[in-house]
Amino acid sequence: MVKKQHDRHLESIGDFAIDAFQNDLLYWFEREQRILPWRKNRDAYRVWVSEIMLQQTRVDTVIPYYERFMERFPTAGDLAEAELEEVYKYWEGLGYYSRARNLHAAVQEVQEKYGGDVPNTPEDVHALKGVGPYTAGAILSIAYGLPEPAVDGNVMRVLSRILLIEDDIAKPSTRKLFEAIIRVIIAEHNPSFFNQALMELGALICIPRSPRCESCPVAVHCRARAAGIQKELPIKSKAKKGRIEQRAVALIGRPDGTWLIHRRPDTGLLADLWEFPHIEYANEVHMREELSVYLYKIFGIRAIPRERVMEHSHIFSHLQWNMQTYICTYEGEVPDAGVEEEKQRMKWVRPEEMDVYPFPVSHKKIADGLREGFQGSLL
DNA sequence: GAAGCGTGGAG
DNA sequence: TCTCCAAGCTT
Repeated sequence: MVKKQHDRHLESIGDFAIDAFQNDLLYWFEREQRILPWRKNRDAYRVWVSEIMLQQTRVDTVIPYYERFMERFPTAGDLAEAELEEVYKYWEGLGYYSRARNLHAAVQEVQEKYGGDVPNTPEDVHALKGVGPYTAGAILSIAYGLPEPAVDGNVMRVLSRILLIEDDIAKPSTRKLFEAIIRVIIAEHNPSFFNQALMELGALICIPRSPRCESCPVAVHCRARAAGIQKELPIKSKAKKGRIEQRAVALIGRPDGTWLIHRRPDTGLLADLWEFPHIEYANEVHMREELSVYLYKIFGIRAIPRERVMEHSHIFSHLQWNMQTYICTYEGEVPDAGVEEEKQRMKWVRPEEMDVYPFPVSHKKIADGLREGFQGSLL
């Protein structure tokens, strides 16, 4: 059934001027492409790193991260030899941290299995951790010049308009339709520029709201433009709203000036990153008591939340944390109790030494507050 | 197929 | 303030 729908679209390409479209698009890209750090050369490792960083992340955000990352890890070998902890540190603030873990593991696989050379077949590239259909196509086309589709959000938006396709681009199956289309219309003599040009067009001209059709090099080929419905495309169903959690954060300081931080589990949200101990609570009335119980059960520390020093909220893509941060006091020595596995994940650190540990943004702000004594803070 | 997974910018 | 999002992948 899906195959049938794909065929319907592919037939409608019949009267599409593929050659002229390719020429207009490539000519524009050659003139107008932005100068970006990952376009200095076609080194497959450099392309790879850029594509991972650019997943769901804006170009302007990525640039400084990419520069720092490539300076520290210039080759796949350099990255493979590094500690994961340091890789996370270079990823700090960029989000989707599993990208860093997967990239690190995948580079090590490239070292062992391919002698340090990024593989150049669809099967081998796609098999690398963190490399999905889009990234595989991007590496193969941009680094190796192979005619593979690299369908991202830009490409789906641009093609939805140019070919007037009304399939829901939020559905996974729709990406496959666009891959099939790309295989038909891709410029075989320059797949690298063709794929990049479609994305560049989506980023600069064929933008989500108010597309700049006056400046579009392929407006003459655009069916949505001809029908006057370019602003209605692409069709994209809405994501459901995320939940809100109330969270209480504990700052526990020892007389030697160190504070307790805790490493998150190695799966799930913010995996492997460091943070201050915190809990989700349901009732404000029992919040401090619940935090105390948690601190004793997990870390074996009899601590009591005293002064609230910070209140802030953090919004994830699918979740929101409303956070209240408390300075805690505790009785006597830190006892040798608590959960053994968790104790391996705790550390006592001075505020000025915390920047060696990768923190998520929400807790980085608390660490900053600690360093500055919460002066002029958010309370 | 749907849900989980971050963050900062733009309109 | 709020919604949508930006060169997606994994489970």
